[in-house]
Amino acid sequence: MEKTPRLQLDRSTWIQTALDTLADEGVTGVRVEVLAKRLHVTKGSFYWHFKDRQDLLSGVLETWKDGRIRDIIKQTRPEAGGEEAQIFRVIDVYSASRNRKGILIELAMREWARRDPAAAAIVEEVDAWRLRCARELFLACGIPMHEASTRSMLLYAYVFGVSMMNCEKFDGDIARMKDDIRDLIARRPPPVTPAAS
Amino acid sequence: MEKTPRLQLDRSTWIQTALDTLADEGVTGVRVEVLAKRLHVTKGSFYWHFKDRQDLLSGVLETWKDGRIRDIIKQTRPEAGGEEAQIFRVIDVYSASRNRKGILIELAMREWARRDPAAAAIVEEVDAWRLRCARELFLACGIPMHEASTRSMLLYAYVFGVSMMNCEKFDGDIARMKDDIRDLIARRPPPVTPAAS
DNA sequence: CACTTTCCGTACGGTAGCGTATGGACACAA
DNA sequence: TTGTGTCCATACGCTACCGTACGGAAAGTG
Repeated sequence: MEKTPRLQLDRSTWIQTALDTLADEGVTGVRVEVLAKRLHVTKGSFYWHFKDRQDLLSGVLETWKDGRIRDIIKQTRPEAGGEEAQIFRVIDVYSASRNRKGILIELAMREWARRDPAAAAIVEEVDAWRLRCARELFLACGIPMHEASTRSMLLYAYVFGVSMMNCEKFDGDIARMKDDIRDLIARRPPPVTPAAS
Repeated sequence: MEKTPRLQLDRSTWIQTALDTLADEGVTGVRVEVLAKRLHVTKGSFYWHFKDRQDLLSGVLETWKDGRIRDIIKQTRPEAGGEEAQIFRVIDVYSASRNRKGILIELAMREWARRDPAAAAIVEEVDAWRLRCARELFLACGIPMHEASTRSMLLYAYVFGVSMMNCEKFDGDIARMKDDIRDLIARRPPPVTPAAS
């Protein structure tokens, strides 16, 4: 568990440990003395680097926000012709097998946001970025504006929703179902959808 | 807040209060002394009706499970010709405006399930019922088996996912987008999607 | 009227967590 | 050597919980 018998701690180390704990236990599990034990130090260290617990939590929010926005921008950076593959990748990033910890943090953030306005504002901001960036991809695929918005929302609602279901234990070929859903969300409808609404 | 200056409490009253608190605060907020204060009694009452906190939580799980299974069965009871309307209704049950508390409990249950195997088992069971019942509706609409399974999963993943996003503050006509998504999930595809994968 | 059962209040010990106060170790500078 | 600043340990008071022990009121029962 202990990564390095570090001799000096800084804010970012505490914040990273807080994020790990957040994934496992939720916000209410992010306790000063618990993190201290995890880092093999005492509270004395914590209250040197942070004013109080809220100060840490604010840092966690900012760190998470910056990382997520950077990620979505990178993932949706224009790559002529590769838009559909990029959409697939955006979906894939939220597959439990690929990014378990990221998903757990995501869910914990939203649980947090339900009870804390500051967290809610951060999550909203991240969601807005993601929806905009995903919409750009759909637009680049030639999908009209309104449908691009709709598909972006369906995309994120789906990936968040499926991360809350223990699908792996249901009957049926889950993998194939997920592939079908992915295609349904990401692919241009083969028949038509002409210009008129 | 106090509904009735009740003179006698029973298990179901405690469980109901626990569910209310669960919606607002999550599992970790379901505390014996907090519920007691909410019911204007002391812990003495609680420990008369329940062995310990875990006993209450087990009761909450069972109560929730029974209610959800009864609901989904009622909502999907065969009504010849009304299948599509029933699917719409299943989606509508999870619209935040109609059933805010139910959604909050749903999210809290899944947060709980992530950290407690007993809760996870209950949620899985409820999900399995819902997926089966929804699939029956799709089948009754004439949709083939595999696609019916896929759409059921997309349906629930979507409603759970969208309940985690504060959509109301994004740009665009959210109501119309939701209607479009609903139609995309629930309606028989007008063209076909005939081509092999 | 006694006697019992049901239901709840009170009081207690124990743990976990927050935030503060204070001192000590260590590096570095003058 | 003697400060001076950085980073952490220790010890403390405080609150919120859990679960237990026990006592007491109120209602039913004979």
